[in-house]
Amino acid sequence: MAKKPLPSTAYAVLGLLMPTTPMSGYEIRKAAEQLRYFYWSPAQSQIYSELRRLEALHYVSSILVSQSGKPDKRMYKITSAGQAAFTTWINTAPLDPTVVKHPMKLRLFFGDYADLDQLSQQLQSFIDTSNETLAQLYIVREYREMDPSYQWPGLIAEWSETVLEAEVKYAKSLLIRIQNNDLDSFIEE
Amino acid sequence: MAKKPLPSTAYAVLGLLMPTTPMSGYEIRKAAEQLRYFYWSPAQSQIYSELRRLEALHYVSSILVSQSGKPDKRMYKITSAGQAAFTTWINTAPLDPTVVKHPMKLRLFFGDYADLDQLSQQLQSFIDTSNETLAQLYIVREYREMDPSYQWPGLIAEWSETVLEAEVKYAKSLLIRIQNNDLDSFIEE
DNA sequence: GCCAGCATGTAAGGAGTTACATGATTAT
DNA sequence: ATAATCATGTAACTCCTTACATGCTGGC
Repeated sequence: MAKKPLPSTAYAVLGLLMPTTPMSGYEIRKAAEQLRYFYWSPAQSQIYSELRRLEALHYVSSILVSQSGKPDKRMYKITSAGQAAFTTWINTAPLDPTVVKHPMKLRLFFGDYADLDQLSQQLQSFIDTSNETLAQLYIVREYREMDPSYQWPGLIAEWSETVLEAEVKYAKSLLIRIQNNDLDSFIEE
Repeated sequence: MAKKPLPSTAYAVLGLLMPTTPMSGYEIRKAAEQLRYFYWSPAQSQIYSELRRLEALHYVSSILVSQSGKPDKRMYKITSAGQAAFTTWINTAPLDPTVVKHPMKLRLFFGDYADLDQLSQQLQSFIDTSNETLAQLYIVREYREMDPSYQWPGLIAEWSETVLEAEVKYAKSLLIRIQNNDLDSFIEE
């Protein structure tokens, strides 16, 4: 019986520990936040439970560090079994399909039943938050230009930027079409 | 106490019933598959449980239809309370953030620990499946050119196409860069 | 003869979230 | 003062998936 594979989230956490520097759950949680641009960010409680599972599998080991005043801190470190497991995963695990949960598109899909003014407002706020995300991605990419260990993260930031820009561009043109009540203009092109 | 909002999935199912034509769980399930391009496709068992919840809320009603030989069939129909709830949702519910689970980007993020040949192969298969998805989207969009009730679905297909094309374009250029071992070329541009 | 499609439903469990609880330190 | 950051952990719950169970019809 082939043991069932761990969810990608477990490997994402394991991957963050690959540099072998011991990290606390709290630090890992913060590091995991940058995953949100392309792989959502797990909740704090899930980070802790993934760490416990990883430890049960001997992929990570932990030690308690006493701190004056503060509660004890548990520092996690990847084991050599963990490094091996991560390498096997990244090289050989089958690629799961990309999943997108795009609430704006879901609403537009049912646009027939919506108020066009409301839809316009929602599209506008979608564009605004996308632009904010873009601004954050620019920062990641600039980081990379200085720190060579940021090669790959910088690369995926660049990729996400390119795609998000296309997203915003389309959303803007759609917004104009909705406001002009001219939804089928693209047929005529 | 404000009753907590239903998950978007419930509204997605409700929305599919908005045309007031009664549908069986099976038909709804098939219809829900087209949501996968921008909102993943719920499992069959979840469709059925959402329908039961929607019925408990009186947003849909159902009748049993006997069929010779085959097991009974339950036909669902949206109620006026359901139509009102859907309209309120689409017009006023706050827009949840877009979530992307992109396994290819997750792997590239940890590219330092991967074999470049394996990564290339994975990128190639990512490009292949993306192209297959594109082909399916073209079909949806062509559908729309004939059926005016397909306006909005056609529009989001067009949007998804535009974005996926940008995705594939970037992936292809990245693949070439990886194969040439030339990852930081974009700095020099 | 077998598989795909039609058609529904349950059981078990995994994945993931929110909310709560605790408490020190540092910055505003 | 009070909010944010550091720091961990649990309980309760929802969402969602996989797997199983059943059985007919029509095509290859």
